[in-house]
Amino acid sequence: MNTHDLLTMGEVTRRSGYAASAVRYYESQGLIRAERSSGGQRTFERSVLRRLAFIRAAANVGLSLDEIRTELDCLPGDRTPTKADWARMSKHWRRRLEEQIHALERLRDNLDSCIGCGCLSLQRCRISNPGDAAAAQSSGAAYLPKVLRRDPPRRRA
Amino acid sequence: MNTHDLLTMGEVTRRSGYAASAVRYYESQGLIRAERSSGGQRTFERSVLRRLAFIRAAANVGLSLDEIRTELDCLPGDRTPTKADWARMSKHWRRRLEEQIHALERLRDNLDSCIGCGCLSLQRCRISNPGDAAAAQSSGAAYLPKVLRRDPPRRRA
DNA sequence: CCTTGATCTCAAGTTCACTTGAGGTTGAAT
DNA sequence: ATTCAACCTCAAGTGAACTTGAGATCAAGG
Repeated sequence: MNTHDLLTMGEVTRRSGYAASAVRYYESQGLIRAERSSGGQRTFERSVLRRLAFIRAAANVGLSLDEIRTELDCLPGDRTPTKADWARMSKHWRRRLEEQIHALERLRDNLDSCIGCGCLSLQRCRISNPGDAAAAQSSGAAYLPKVLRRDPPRRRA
Repeated sequence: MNTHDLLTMGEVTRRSGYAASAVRYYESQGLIRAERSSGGQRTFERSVLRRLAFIRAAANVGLSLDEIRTELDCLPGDRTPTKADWARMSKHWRRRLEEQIHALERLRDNLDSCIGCGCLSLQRCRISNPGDAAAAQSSGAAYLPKVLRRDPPRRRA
């Protein structure tokens, strides 16, 4: 359909599953790069598909575009990433995934014990009650692992 | 500090860790209830702390306020929840958590095999590439479990 | 009574991650 | 040469989940 191996917007949207607007947005945010044809239309290197796929996977595990950019910045961007490039990144990922998994498991187990033991009073339950019984403490101690914690005392837009 | 066991806004914010604005917002959204004093200030039943704690925990595992409301609607709201109430809810939760955990594990394992096998070409990798090699297919098959999938072909605000 | 800190309401602003729309160009096929 | 889908840009809108700010009121101690 196309000459050498530059992709058109249409091809990218079809093969990545992303909407054109999203692809443009990612370009504007510096997550992917695009050349331009004589007439000003975008042309993409094939590697952009890899990047988009990565973006989706990363977004799916909860990374923000900002974090994703950081990760992607470690990749060459033009040059095809080497094994070492990916390996380095995957280390980050694995850690992130592991943390998230463990956090969820802890949550699940605590939930079980909450119901199972019959205490069921979330007043004493560590999952959900950062401050009731321990109200006097500084800020409601952080019971949840930080990967899962979303703004215990304050912070976050 | 207070009479019987009605809580003031200040006590709720201190003990829940939530900002007053958030507490008001949750009330406006029907996630929690508040009585009013003669002068129009909010008074909360103690059970609101439980609810807020639950809201935090649920939000932490990725539920939207809408979903959380649905869950909370199963609880009495005024009456102290019974063991059965909690047990019913925890079933939902457990499923949700399990799904999320499994999804992450699959992702992690796929990532490993990507790097491990040396193929490292995300062109063939199922985690990240929903459509490259399989471009001809309908919409880029859904490789990720749906709990983790965020809008493969289209959709979503 | 007065002051001071805690609350109140209501409208508007914020961030993230995109989408939508208007109005205009490109480029491949006929 | 014409046509028409595919692109383009840029500004504005969306939804979720809150926060901020202004201006006013409440409640409790001195």
